[in-house]
Amino acid sequence: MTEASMRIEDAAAIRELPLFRNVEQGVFARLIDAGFLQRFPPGVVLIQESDRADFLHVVVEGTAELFAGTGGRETTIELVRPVGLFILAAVLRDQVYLQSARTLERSLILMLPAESVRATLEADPAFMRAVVMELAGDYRRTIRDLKNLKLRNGAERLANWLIRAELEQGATGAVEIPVEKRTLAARLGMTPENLSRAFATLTEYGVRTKGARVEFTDRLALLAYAKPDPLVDLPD
Amino acid sequence: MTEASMRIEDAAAIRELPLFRNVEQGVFARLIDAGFLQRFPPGVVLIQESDRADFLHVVVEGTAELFAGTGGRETTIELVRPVGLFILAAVLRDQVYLQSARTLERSLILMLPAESVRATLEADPAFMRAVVMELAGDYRRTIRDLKNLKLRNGAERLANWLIRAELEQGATGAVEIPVEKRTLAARLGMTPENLSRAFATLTEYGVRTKGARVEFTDRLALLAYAKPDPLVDLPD
DNA sequence: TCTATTAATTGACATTTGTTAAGCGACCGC
DNA sequence: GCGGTCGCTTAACAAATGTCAATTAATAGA
Repeated sequence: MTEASMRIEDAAAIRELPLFRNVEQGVFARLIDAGFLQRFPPGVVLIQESDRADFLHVVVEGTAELFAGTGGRETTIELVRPVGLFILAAVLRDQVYLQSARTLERSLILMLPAESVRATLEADPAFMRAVVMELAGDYRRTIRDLKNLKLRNGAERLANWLIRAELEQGATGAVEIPVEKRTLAARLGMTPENLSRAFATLTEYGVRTKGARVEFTDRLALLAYAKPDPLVDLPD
Repeated sequence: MTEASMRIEDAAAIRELPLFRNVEQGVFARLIDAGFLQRFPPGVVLIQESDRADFLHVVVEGTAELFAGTGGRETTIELVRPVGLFILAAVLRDQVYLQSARTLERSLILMLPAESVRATLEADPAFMRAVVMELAGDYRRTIRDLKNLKLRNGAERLANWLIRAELEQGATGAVEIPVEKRTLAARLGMTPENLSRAFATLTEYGVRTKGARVEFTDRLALLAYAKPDPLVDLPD
């Protein structure tokens, strides 16, 4: 590894990713060694759609936003936080990225050369198996997202996002929105103005907002409105 | 193989799928031999979302519609025609389907038991490699679809669908819509009424419809309106 | 602390999309 | 050939979403 040394905890966290957990130690060391660990300030574009995929990126600290545009419009596809990676599919197929990525805050990113990743695929069947599972999971998450988008209106998408976030944050009856609201709006497929309106709609179901903090005063009412569906909202 | 014997051409077509092309002959024969080849009338539900994935399905003849619903609404995710398969990701992860599938016409379907597919994965590295590429491609197609949906309105999606279909059908200046219009509407993320309106909008750009047949009288105008983007509209 | 900047909200309005209902036309079975 | 069914289209209306502008709130710097 060049550019910077990794903290022990970071190295361990990467090693424990499903993608790398069962990779043979020597193979893993070689892959990591080919990589760069780099710190970026907020707002830096890490990859650009239409560029040939050159690195598999691992978010070690911070947040990366995957976004894409066409015809002058732009939207957010996904938010990647530690420890997560992007974009495996483009790297493996040696094709162009379909999404761009930027840092939303000061972030530490591990960059693994595409060629090394593909070499690792051939070097270790355990890695290939893990890649299969990872890609299948990526596909399924995207299908869920597509269903969410095609089958629900904005307020319903927000309600289900809140329910999921509250669970992930410890089921305390409150949610801290971890990004700017306009980013959340784009992630949910709407404009910032529309997100505000969606929050207003959810007031009726016990949703109270104070800045980035959202509280539930009537979970049952919110659940009844959101109608969460395990085939759309739950992780695998 | 049980249930029915396969025509030579069908067997060859399956063998030539990217997924199977490089699989060792014996391994391939064993996999196919574990499968069932079955003919279904139109409108038969082949798989149901939330069911455990039991088979990898290969469309040998006919058309399968992948669809999904939640909260009483329903939409079409994808149309699968010969020779194509569904749904590899669920089979490999041994999880529930996120999509249902039905035949749209009389169809010939090869059903490969999930367990056999997973066994083949372990038996032949060439198959595992092909699976990686297939899944990465599936993911990328879905991301394209998501971008299409989030970044364009209905008429734009229709225009780009028409341009793509015309190319695939031989660039004759005309397109034959291969499914019912309501199915196309659901595939494009709109209602049938909205699809009619979208066709009306495209009249201005030289699009003429007679039933399922669509003609372009002003390709440049249509292209200028649709603004096709290789990162959304082209296959990999 | 104050100020400048940016994000978020709100309201008015336009556009897009969905809904309901009616009518038209093609196809199928009798 | 006839009647019925079903898919498609059209119209009127309603709801959802986007756009633009103005205001308020939050944030970062000086």
